[in-house]
Amino acid sequence: MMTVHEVSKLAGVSIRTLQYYDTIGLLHPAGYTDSGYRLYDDTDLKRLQQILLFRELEFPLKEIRRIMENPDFDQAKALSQQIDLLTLRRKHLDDLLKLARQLQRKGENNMDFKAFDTSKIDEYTQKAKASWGDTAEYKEYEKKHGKRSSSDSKKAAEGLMAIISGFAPLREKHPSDAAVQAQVKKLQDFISENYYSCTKETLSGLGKMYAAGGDFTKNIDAAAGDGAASFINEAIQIYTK
Amino acid sequence: MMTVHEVSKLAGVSIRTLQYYDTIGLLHPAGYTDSGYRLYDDTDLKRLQQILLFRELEFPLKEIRRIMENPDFDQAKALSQQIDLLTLRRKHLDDLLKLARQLQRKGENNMDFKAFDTSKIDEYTQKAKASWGDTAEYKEYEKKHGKRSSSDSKKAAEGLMAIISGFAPLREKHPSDAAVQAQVKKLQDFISENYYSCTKETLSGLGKMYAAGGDFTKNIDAAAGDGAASFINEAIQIYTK
DNA sequence: ATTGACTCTCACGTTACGTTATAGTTTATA
DNA sequence: TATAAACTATAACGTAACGTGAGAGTCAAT
Repeated sequence: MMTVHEVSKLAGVSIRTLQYYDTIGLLHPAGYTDSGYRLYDDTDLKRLQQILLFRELEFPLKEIRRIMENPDFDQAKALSQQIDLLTLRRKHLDDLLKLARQLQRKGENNMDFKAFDTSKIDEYTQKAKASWGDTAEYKEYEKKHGKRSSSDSKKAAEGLMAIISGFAPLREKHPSDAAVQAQVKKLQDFISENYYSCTKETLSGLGKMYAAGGDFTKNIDAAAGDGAASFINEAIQIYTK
Repeated sequence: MMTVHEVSKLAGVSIRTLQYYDTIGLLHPAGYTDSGYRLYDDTDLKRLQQILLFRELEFPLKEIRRIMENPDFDQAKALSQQIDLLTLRRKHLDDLLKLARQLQRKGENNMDFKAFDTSKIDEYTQKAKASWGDTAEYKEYEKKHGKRSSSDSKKAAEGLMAIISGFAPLREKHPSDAAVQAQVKKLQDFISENYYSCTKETLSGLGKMYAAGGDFTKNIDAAAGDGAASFINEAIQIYTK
C-alpha cells in the first residue's frame, strides 16, 4: 500500500491530481487509513497507467471514466486503439516537423495549413470513443458530420477490406512485384474516392499505421492472413518512394 | 484581404478563436471594414501559422504573445527551437508506443511510468521560453528546480561541448571506428553523470535530435564543423544498436 | 513534547475557447 | 426593391483539469 506521495513520485503526477481523480470517481484508492489518508495498491497503479495513456491522447476524464467503468471494458482492445492513435499522432508530428523545416529553409511564405489539420486523428478518436458503448453520442456525431449513414460507411469499409484481401494471393511475390504495386494503387484510388485525397505521403503514413500493431494490424491480418499488414506496408513504402 | 470565415476555413481554426486572438491582442487583423468586420492579409496568415506552431507545442497564448511581441523576435530562432521541441515530442510518443506494445504483449504488469515522464521536454521548453527575454521568470524557475546555479549548468554545458568538439578530429574516420565509438561512450557517461541516466535508448533519441536541424544541430556544427551533428548521430546510432 | 514532514478538505483562480443570445450587415433572389 | 439567407459583431456565461493557498489534523523522529 502506497501513500499519495509515493504514487505521485512514481507515476509523475501531482498529489492534487490524485485527489481530484478520487473525488470525480476516476481512480479511487484501494482504501483509506482511519484518519482518511489515501492508500493505493498495485491494481490502482495499473489503472492509473491506463488512465494516463488515455490522457496522453487527450481523452476527457469523463470519457475515460465512462470507458473504464464499462463492465465489458476490454484492456486489449483499448491498447490496440491507443496504439493506432499514438501512431496517428506521430504522423501528425512528422507533418509539423516537415512544415517547420520548410519554413526554415525557404524563410519565405509557405501558406500551408494542412500540417495543422487533425481531422484524421479526430475521426479515429470519435470512432474509438463510439466503440465503447455510447450509441447516443455516436449517432449525434454522425448527424453532425454529414449524411454518410453508417450503412454507407460500412459499404466503404467492406470495399476497403476487399482490396486488402486482394493482397492475400499476392503474398508469395515480392512487395515490389508489379501485381502487388498495382494492388497498392487500387488501394490508394479507393481511399481517395471514398475517404479523402490520398497522396503518396498520406498513404505512406497509413501503411505504417497498418503495421503498427493496433486494431488495423489485427483486422488486416484476420482478413488477409498473418503478416499481411506488414507485407502491405512494405509494398506501400516501395510504392510511395 | 480575407474575412474571418475564409481564414477560418483555410487555417482550420474556429471563428471564435480568431475573435478571441484579436481581443487578447495575439493576432489583430490588418484592418476592419466600416461596419467592423475583420479583414486579414497575408502577413496575418504567416503570423497565425507561427502562433499555431507554438500552440501545438502547448505554449500558453500569453507566452506566445510575449515572445512575438518582442521587438527582437527572431523567426529563424523560433523555428529552430520548435524543431527541437517537436523532435523531443516525437521521442516521447515513441516511448509511449513502446510501452503500449509491451503492455499488449505481456498483458501482465509492467509497472513503469518512465514513458509518461515529460521532464526533458519541460526543461527544454523552459529554456526556450527563458531565451525570449523574461529573466525574472527564468530565475524563478531556477530557484524552484533545485540549486544547480546557472554557472553550474554552464560548466556542464561547456563540458558537453568539449566532448562534442572531440569529434572534430575524428571526422575523417568511419562512424563505426573504435575511436569514434569511444567518444560516443564518453558522451553517454558525461550525460549520465551531469544530467540524467542516459541509457542507449535515451542516447539514440538524443542523437536524432542533434541531427534534426534545430538549435542543437546549429550549435554542434558551429563547435565541431559543418555536418558534425549528422556525423555524431550516425555514430550514436551504430553505438546504440 | 515538540518539530517537521505529510495529509485532509474547502474554495477560489486560471486557460482557451464553446455556446447561446441578440443585433447589425451583405448578398442573392423574387 | 423587398426580403430572406448567410455572415459578422459584441456580450456574457459555461467548461475542464487541475494549481494554489488557507486552515487544520496526523505521523515519525528527536
